[in-house]
Amino acid sequence: MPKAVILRFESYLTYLGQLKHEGKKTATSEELARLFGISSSRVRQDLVALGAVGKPRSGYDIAELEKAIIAALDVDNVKKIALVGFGNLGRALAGSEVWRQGGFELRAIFDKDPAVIGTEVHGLKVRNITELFGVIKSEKIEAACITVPASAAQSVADLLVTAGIRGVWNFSPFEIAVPPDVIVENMRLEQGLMTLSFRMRTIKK
Amino acid sequence: MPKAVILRFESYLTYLGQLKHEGKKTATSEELARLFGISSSRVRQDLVALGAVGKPRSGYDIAELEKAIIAALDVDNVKKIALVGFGNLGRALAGSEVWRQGGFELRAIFDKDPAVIGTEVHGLKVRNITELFGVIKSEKIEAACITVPASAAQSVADLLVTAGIRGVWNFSPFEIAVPPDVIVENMRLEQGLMTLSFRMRTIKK
DNA sequence: TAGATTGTTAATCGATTAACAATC
DNA sequence: TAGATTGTTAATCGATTAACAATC
Repeated sequence: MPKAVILRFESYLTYLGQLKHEGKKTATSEELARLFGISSSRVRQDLVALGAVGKPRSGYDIAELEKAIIAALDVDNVKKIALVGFGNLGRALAGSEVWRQGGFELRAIFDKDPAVIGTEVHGLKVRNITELFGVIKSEKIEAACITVPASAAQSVADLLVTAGIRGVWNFSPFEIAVPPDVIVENMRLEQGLMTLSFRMRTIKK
Repeated sequence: MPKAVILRFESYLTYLGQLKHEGKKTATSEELARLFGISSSRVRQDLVALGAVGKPRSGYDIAELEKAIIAALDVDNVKKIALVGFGNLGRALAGSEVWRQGGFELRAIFDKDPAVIGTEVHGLKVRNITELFGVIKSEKIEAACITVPASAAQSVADLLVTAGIRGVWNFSPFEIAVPPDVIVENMRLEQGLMTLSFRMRTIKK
């Protein structure tokens, strides 16, 4: 499945949630297409790839569509994740709903700063990073979120890989190197702002 | 300029920063290509579009390349931005370096919660959202970052548009509607996690 | 000089749109 | 029934790779 299609699935999901909230039960390919600036045939092709079936005249059942997308992205299969780095960003993420929305359950938090070790969030105690290897192993944690400074990102990644992690959600502005069977998904906040910067310039002209 | 090219420029920038940090002065198209999993000819075409000139045998000058990318993205033209929503995420962003890295300067913070209004961060006082319109106008702020709950996102966006904002960096999981001349750049944290979820499933199989 | 790497054009590949018969 | 919308195939478009002469 191409990356672009996956991103569209995720966008459909956001918008379908809004339509459902407004009380709608069905949506047509044309409605979805208009919002995302693509053709309705592209939307229908995406939905066919998903195994979704629509009805001429009424369109697609919103609840069914949501379920199909969630299943395709494996979001309904809750995976265990650890958070490494309890700075401002780590703290904000720890207390958020994002884990569940993305198909994960936050099971451990690590930091090296004695000042924050022991802090409790949502029933989880921040642990010393020296415990990382053991906890990942014993709790069978499969993924990790990195919110440490760029200078520490690679060493944290190395440690996580040694502990057997299969997926990394990386917030540090550093291109970490991992073995080919480990997946890295970069979340580059500054890149989002740069894109806004570029797009604001082009519209001005 | 296609969106995909812009995203690659941003990725090149991250990696070039690392190479510079390692003491390297030049980079070849082959080096950049390997890291991002694309062909070296694609990299060279990107760099030509940027106006960069390389030298056979040695490659491209890293410092020059960085400068060219920063100029192309308009990051060197610092724009004023406001932050709306001083919850966990807003607080984390407010204190971060991300604004400068992305070509913006944080000039105002708003929230509606009396408990946080008046809090000071980096010399900026959190203001009551009722002051938003006036401050945006008088300070000539061009962009805004939305970190309020999904339920409040649209009304905040409407207010910002009325005040004359041209660009929105939206962290709320809501597809906000704006006039065609206003740019919305969505930063969907949960979408990054969903992509990780999907990619972890495919590698397992 | 020799050879690695650029800049550029042509070939390939994949993704998107257009079109339309089928159907609820 | 009539007509809007689906599912699907063919046509188009754009992006990526391959190839190679030019050159430092």
